[in-house]
Amino acid sequence: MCNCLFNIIKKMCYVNEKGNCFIKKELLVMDNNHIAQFFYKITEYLELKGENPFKIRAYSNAARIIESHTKDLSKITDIVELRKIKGIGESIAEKIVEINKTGKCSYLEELEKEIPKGLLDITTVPGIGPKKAAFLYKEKKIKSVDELKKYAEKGKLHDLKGFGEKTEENILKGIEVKDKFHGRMTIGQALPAAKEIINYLSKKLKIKQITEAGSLRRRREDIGDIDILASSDDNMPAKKIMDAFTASPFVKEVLAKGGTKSAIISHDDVQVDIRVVEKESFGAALQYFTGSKQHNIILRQYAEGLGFKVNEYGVFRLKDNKKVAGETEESVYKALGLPLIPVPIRETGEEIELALKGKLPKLVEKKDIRGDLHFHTVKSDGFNTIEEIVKDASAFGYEYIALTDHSQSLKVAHGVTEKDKLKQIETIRKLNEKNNKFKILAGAEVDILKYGDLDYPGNILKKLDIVVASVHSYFKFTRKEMTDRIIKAIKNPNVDIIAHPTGRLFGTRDEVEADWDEVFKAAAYYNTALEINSFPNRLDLKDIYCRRAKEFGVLFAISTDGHNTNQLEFIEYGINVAQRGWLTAKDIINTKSYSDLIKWLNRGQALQKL
DNA sequence: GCCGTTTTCGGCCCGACTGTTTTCAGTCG
Repeated sequence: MCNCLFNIIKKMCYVNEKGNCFIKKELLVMDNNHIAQFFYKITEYLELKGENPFKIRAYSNAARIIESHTKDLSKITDIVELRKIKGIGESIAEKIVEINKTGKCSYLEELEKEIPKGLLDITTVPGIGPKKAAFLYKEKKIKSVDELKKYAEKGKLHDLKGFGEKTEENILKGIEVKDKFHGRMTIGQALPAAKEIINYLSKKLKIKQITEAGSLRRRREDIGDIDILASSDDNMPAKKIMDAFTASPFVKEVLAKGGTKSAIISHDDVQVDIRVVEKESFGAALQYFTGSKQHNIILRQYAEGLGFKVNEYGVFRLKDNKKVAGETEESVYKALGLPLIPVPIRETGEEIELALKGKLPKLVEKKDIRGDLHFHTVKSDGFNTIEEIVKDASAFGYEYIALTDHSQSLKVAHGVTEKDKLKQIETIRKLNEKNNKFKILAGAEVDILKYGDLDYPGNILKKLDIVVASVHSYFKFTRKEMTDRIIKAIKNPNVDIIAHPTGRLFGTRDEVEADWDEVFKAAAYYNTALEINSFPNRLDLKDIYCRRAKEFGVLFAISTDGHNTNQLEFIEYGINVAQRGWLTAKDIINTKSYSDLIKWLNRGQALQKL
């Protein structure tokens, strides 16, 4: 090891009296997501061990609960406090505390010693679950996907009990599929792909009810596979839909084809599942296949307490098995005394408890949004002129738009010089004088420089109607440096919105390291809004952060960061993020009328920000 | 492992499809 690296490690670690090396506590960067990963891993190992399924479920529930919890659990070291969270008991609370204090989980480490890591990879091969993986290890000592492939290729598996030639063939096919999948898709890829298939089937067969389901319908930011649900009736039997689907032009390979359920791999190497139910059950099936899994488990448990059974065919009274609901999703919830729970927040099950108390928020909707507050013109790296943007944004139903070209330092995006910025402001003022119906806000997306200063001087910033500030450089700053840098911009009295606050890009760049609770606290205190960037590869802030930031009292702007007017419609993705973050119209500044928005933008002087 | 109007033990959501076996276990959602 070179001296340089050795010195870095030495600075990061300390060695205890037993000679064990630990990362210094101040360097432990833990958040809910990191903690949840420990429990997801434990879940996988317990499955391989063939542990009690309910114990496994307890761990996977805990992982999901931790991941989506609105408080930062990494700062809690009190077991009693952690145990107040439903689903977290004595044992898991102890493990969270251990993780928070040491960055390690000894239980997981024991499991890692006991079970070869490669078995986890084997379970990612479609068709191979924990049981088969453990069996293969026991019988043939297979502990990696490569070894599994070699055995299957040589035909050395079909003599095993429960394994036939077909299984062997499917293993090889599964490995091939797995190699082609590069993780999950963004919602921006999955949704248009799903709509294309749905349109094709509904036009070809004139199916009355066909829609996306699963995490896609819940509008999660990333999607594993596409789920589609359709209804059948006397004129449109399920078989006809199965035949049309598996013979459609999208199909590269048929994975499974049954009477009511089929799965294919598309030419884009995406798995698409379809399920057909009779129209009398469509609502129940839609509820069921939309999930989440946890939402359904809680709903079914609750239903049982009321004397009902819920499945994909309907709600049934336990005493006489009489069906009491199922044709619409609303009827399913209504039969259980619940309002129709908004799709995007069906996640952990807490939404069911709150619905029972009548405490669900009225989520922001598309119709609430009155304008886009982050848009680029040809002046920097956009595609359209101001006139084109005004025309298209107006036709889109907006009352206003903020034109926020990049500032001068961002050369790659043709950042606008101070001189040109002043000219652009003048142009916008003149256009506004001529148009009373639609208003343009003169703005800029201003770079937050290395130490938190802005890329335009105060005299320019003061002339602008709206200032959107964002980080485009020095992404690798330490947590402390980045937190200070963003908060300095938040404090700047000229700044109205922090754009794409975490800077992540799906598949390209992780979010920057920062103490987000501190950032949210500052944004709330200094009344600076945080952006929900609707660009499908950003979706930044993400849903969980939105919900946490709201608890601090932060306001948000849902914007597209559009560079072309056909990207105005990306706003839907941002709205979905806001909905999944439990935000209402009141939390969003661009639901305000133009005059109210101007009042809000002028709040700085009244507040005398520090 | 978690939970409790059935509280310290006993139960924990539900069904389709596949491949194998011949009544079912494993996988998946």
